[in-house]
Amino acid sequence: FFYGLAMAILIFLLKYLEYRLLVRDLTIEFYVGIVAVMFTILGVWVGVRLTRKKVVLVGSKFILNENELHRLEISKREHEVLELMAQGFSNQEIADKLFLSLNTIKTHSSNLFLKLEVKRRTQAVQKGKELRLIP
Amino acid sequence: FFYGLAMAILIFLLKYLEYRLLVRDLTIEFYVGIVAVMFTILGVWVGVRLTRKKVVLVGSKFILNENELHRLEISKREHEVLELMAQGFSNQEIADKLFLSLNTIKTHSSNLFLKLEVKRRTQAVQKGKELRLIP
DNA sequence: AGTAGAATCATACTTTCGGGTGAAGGCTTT
DNA sequence: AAAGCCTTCACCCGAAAGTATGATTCTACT
Repeated sequence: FFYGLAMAILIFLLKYLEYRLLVRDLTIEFYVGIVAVMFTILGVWVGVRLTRKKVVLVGSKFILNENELHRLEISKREHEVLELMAQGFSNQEIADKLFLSLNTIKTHSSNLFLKLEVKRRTQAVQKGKELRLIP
Repeated sequence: FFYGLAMAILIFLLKYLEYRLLVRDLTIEFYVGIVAVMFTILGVWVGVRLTRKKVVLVGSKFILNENELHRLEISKREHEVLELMAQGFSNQEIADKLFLSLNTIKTHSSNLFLKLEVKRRTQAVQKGKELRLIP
């Protein structure tokens, strides 16, 4: 779409310059210089583009992996609890934050551990990050 | 050093081509084409180079922050325990791995929590990562 | 209307964590 | 030799975490 348009403009420019060259409006040196600059810019753009995917990962805003979330059948609440866990909160603190009973949090976390196939909250946090369920 | 050499070769090539052009060995189209290709390559190289620092951070090998380690007065053993903690091991498992008693691990982790100013292992792991004490 | 799943909470029990204290051996520094 | 730090370990105790089981309520879907 967009690339096609850009390409068209580029080619048009080149042809236009070629015409001016033939009509002797332009010196060869100037023509070649412009071509060099244009293609250098093109090259830079391509080069940046080539490595951009990796760069995006650096400034990384977190992208939730909903597939895994569904595959493991993790519910909203469980996910929420996992997030707070990852922030280092105790079950009691999580209960307070979510206005729930401590027992409820225990239930949620137990289910979470089953689904994530882990034994401890530290492992849950680890696995959660690996699977991109949490930032 | 190296760049200078590369630049010299490039300029020589250009001048050589220009000469062949003047001697009518080469058509204009061919000359311009080669220039375009060369500068595209140059551009790609520059583009990749521009973003390379960030890219290196992606394949990021972990660099331990020894300053913080010293500033917080964290000992080797404590650091070692922190690493295993971050991998989700229980105190008992850490004890087994290091051929130490459970009590020893408890002592180390307690001291660690004091030095890191945290209350729980999850927070210790968090802070450890923030301060780049662990990968 | 009925079923399934989720979310909620409870009780009871076990295991793990974490704090506090003390102490012994080893190593370095003064 | 003494002082200081690290490492190791022990015992005790309370708190937090985790397991198991069961019950209730709410919602969504058929």
